[in-house]
Amino acid sequence: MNAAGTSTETLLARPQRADARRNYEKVLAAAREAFAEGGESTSLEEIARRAGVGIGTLYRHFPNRQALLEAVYVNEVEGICRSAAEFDGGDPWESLNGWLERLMAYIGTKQALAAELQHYLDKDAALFQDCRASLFAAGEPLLGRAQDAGVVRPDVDLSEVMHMVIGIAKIPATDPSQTEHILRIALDGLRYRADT
Amino acid sequence: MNAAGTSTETLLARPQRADARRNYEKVLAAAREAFAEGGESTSLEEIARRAGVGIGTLYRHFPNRQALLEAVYVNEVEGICRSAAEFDGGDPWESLNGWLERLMAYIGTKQALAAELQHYLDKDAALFQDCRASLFAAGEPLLGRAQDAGVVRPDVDLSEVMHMVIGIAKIPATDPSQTEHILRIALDGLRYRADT
DNA sequence: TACTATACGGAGGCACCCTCCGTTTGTCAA
DNA sequence: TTGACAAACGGAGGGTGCCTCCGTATAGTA
Repeated sequence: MNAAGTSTETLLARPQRADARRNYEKVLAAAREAFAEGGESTSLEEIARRAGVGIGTLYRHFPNRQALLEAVYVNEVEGICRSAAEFDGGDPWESLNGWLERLMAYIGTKQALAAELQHYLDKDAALFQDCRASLFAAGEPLLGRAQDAGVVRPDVDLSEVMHMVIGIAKIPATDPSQTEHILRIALDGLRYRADT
Repeated sequence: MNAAGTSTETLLARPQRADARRNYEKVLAAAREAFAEGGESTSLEEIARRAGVGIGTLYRHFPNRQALLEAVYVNEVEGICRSAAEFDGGDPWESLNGWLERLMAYIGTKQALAAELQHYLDKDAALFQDCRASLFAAGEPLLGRAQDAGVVRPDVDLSEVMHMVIGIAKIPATDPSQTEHILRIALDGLRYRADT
């Protein structure tokens, strides 16, 4: 997540003292684990308990629930960005499609991550900017290549594409194959067509 | 919305005594007003206060927050269904498009309504079934006509189309014109195309 | 009017978010 | 190694919100 030049370390500046740094990591790990298992609604008290720290300690490191969620999901976003590299060769349409499908599958089960991402795309806090920059650095080449090849309509930008995909990913999935079908339909709308 | 499992009339049956019926309406009106003004997060205590009833009274009529939200939004859904009638003539593609655009504009500012709708589309509680049936009765002719005319791909159903549109409507709108552009792209994916 | 089923209302239980502040501990200079 | 202190800890408790319980009030009826 260092597309903007400033390192993540600066933005997330760790606490100084050794025990503080240790506790920071423990809380983050417990949160990641708890959100994965029990859903994003796990209480902060529960997370503090899992981490073996007091609730006060949790709150010194993460001033509120939102901050903790964001810290957890910065990693996830990094994963999404990295996965773009796997699609940098081959057919432009298939590459873009592949990444977006991966993106959706990745998000699918994590409603909270999806909600965060939607905010990243517009909000302007420093951490958001950084995530946004990374996502764009990852996705823009794929989209640009597809547009240059003339297989994707030229009047869309990555922000729109990602909003669309994330919006679909957030559909409460009773049947994952249906959600995937909806994505295919929407992505079909991206294709360049000479007529009309 | 209990599992008593009887008819819809029973489920929507108003309280018997005059004061009860009066209070039911007062709470519903206060809730509608409060959700419209202050966002869907208004507390139930606040709504009871506005309605001039005790919190206990509110809870007898609406067993939980969700039930109150749903009761408020049944009206809104009816409005959406009615608007389908305006599009029953003319070009099939434009008709479907028009209704879906109307649907999205209608939902746009009401995130809570959108969330409810997404559930209506799948859940199977009696009231949901009812809303779902109304929405389908309204939208299915429009979609069917467009498919029969060969302008919409035959492998989509109304459930998918509505999930897609609502998913896009839920995108946090920093710029409404962008959201509308995204909708146009996605709807473009619905068009029938002979090639590939 | 008197009686009863129905409905009212708000105190209070519970869970959660977050703050405050007395206590503990890592760090570093002497 | 030790002493001093800034830094960090931790949990009691304040505030709020959802919802329940039950004593009180009242509409409807004979």
